[in-house]
Amino acid sequence: MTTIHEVAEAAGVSISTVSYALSGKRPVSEKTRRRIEDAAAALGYTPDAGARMLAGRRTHIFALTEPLRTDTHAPTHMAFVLAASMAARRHGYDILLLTDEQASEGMSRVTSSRLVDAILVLDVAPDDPRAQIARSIRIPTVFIGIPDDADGLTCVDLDFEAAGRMAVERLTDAGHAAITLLGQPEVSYRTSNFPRRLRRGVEDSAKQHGAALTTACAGAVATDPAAVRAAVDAAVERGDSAFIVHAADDAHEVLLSALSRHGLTVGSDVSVVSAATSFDTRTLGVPLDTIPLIPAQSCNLAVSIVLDRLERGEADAGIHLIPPAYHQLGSVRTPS
Amino acid sequence: MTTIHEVAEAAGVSISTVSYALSGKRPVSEKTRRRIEDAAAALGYTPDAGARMLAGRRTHIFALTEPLRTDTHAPTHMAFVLAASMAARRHGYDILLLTDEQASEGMSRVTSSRLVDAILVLDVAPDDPRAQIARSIRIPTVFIGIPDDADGLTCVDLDFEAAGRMAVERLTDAGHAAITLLGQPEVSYRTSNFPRRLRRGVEDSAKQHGAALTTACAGAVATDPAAVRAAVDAAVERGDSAFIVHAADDAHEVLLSALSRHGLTVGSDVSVVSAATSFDTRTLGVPLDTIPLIPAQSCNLAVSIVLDRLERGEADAGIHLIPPAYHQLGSVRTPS
DNA sequence: TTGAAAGCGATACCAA
DNA sequence: TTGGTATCGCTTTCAA
Repeated sequence: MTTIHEVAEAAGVSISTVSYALSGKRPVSEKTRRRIEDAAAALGYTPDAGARMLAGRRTHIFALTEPLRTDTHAPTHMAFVLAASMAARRHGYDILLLTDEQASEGMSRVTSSRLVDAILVLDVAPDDPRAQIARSIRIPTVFIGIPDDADGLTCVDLDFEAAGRMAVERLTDAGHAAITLLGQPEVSYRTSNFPRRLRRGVEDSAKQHGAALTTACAGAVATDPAAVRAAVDAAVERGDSAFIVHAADDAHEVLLSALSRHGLTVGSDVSVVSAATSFDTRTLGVPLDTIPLIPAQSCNLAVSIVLDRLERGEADAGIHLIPPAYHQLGSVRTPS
Repeated sequence: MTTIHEVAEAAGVSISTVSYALSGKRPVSEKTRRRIEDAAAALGYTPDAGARMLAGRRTHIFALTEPLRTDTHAPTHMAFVLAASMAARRHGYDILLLTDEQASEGMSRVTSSRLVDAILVLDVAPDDPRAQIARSIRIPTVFIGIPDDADGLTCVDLDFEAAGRMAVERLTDAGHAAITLLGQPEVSYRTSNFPRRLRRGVEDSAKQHGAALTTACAGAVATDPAAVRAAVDAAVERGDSAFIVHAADDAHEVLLSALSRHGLTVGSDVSVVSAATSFDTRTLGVPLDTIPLIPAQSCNLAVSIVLDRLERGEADAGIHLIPPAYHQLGSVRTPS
């Protein structure tokens, strides 16, 4: 263990100069800084985390709370964890995991023990108990997702409603008048918030554009191929010419194979838009137009809000919606 | 922020007595301990994490490294993260995440900054670069999984080879002489270690028991329904009467539907064993006999090894294999 | 059974 | 531009 004293001695300066040189919080002459940096590198100096936490005002750790419910879509969740971790590391922060029960109890614990500088909240439920805790805590807390009661909270999320509207508009603009929304498994509309927001956007826009809309779920508790096929059969029966998919990747597969079984070609006979997609639709048999859900976007924004708050004291409770983007890959055409 | 001084004052004792009373590291008279505990509770005292890290020898944090490769099976991985987190919390430890690049660089960083007391390694690859780093580090490190070169490392894992043998034995004991192993996607046999170990056990035991064995993969890079169906078709063609499945849950679904399409009933016409399964096969149409992979088992063992090392200084490099268990659910019968 | 006090290794204030 | 040093809140000897 190399300490700051050893670096100071090796560089022939005081420990305070070493601290300032390495943190950059005070101007240090070019040549002494070089000497200090060289000494630190030579000795393999890494500041002691505990000492930094105690002396400074920063622990350089963010908590990340994730309830890990059984109905959580694991791949998407993993992508968010990774994105959050990378966003944090980019600014010198580590991620402390708070899972499960600890998600709530842990938020209080890491706050009062001053273990973390801020909290990021993942996998937000409509009636999320963490909302209440966040309000009672004095360290910056950012929700990646939006609970029903977001009063006084700072939230970041894709604008799912706008994404829903955007999907409908692209389809109606192309001339489609009868659309099926192939949505999440039913349970998600109770345990999560974003599926409802997307559906609301779709419904509003369909009404506004005078399009006939039918909504169907990809299953009761998880993607159920039979449910997807049934939805497709019914849609074909009705003569719907367009689909908006807001579901896991396997639902997309099933949809595409069901359509081809009906002899329908995506991009000519029927149009398909995948909304709030967190995987690459080019891995599917047919590339689908996409309104992507980009974990890195939400996580970067969340981290930068936290840093603003931490470093510039800017308190900005409120909801930050990320405008959706549209990726055109040829799956939407004017119906013949 | 309540400090230990305030608790001491409220209880009318010195801070050292408070420290000892709460940590239990020194006997404290019953009545003073009560007074101290009451005072601490009344004031909502939580020790400062930074101060504890600096003064003590423990940070009460474990690092958990997870590369989060794109071919990682997300649900299983999530289960391991959750299990590790719970095992750690049970002993008062938090989990610090090291993802991706940081998985390697981070191991050194958190060690030299004394941020964590030990490291748990998840998602171990055959040629895992973290093996080398673990050897150069002086804090306890436990691999949950086994790299090719495990020299000098401490590893914990299900005994996949024994699981493979066990699956074969159950089937040959029931009188099956022609078995198909429906394995992981091909890529997993390169990026992971455990699929090979299971396959080896299956092959050895099949040879030993004189059973004809055919191995097939569930897809090239991920579960591919077509690949699974093709494997089933070929197996039926050959007249195989038994299947060992070591694959994701969706591969099981496809297998079952393919079998029923052939008019075969599991548990009478054909036998199926699911090996190293990390989900509940009772959620399938047909409950399958299972040799379960239980994340909590591996993680609890890993944590207890770490604690032994930390608290009793017991250094026990070596591989700890967890013996497999067999759950009988009626999917294996003597062929008619 | 309890207390006093010496660190732990940084940060950041006050001087020079 | 630099240095000295109080301070952070706890753990843990050493004494009593």
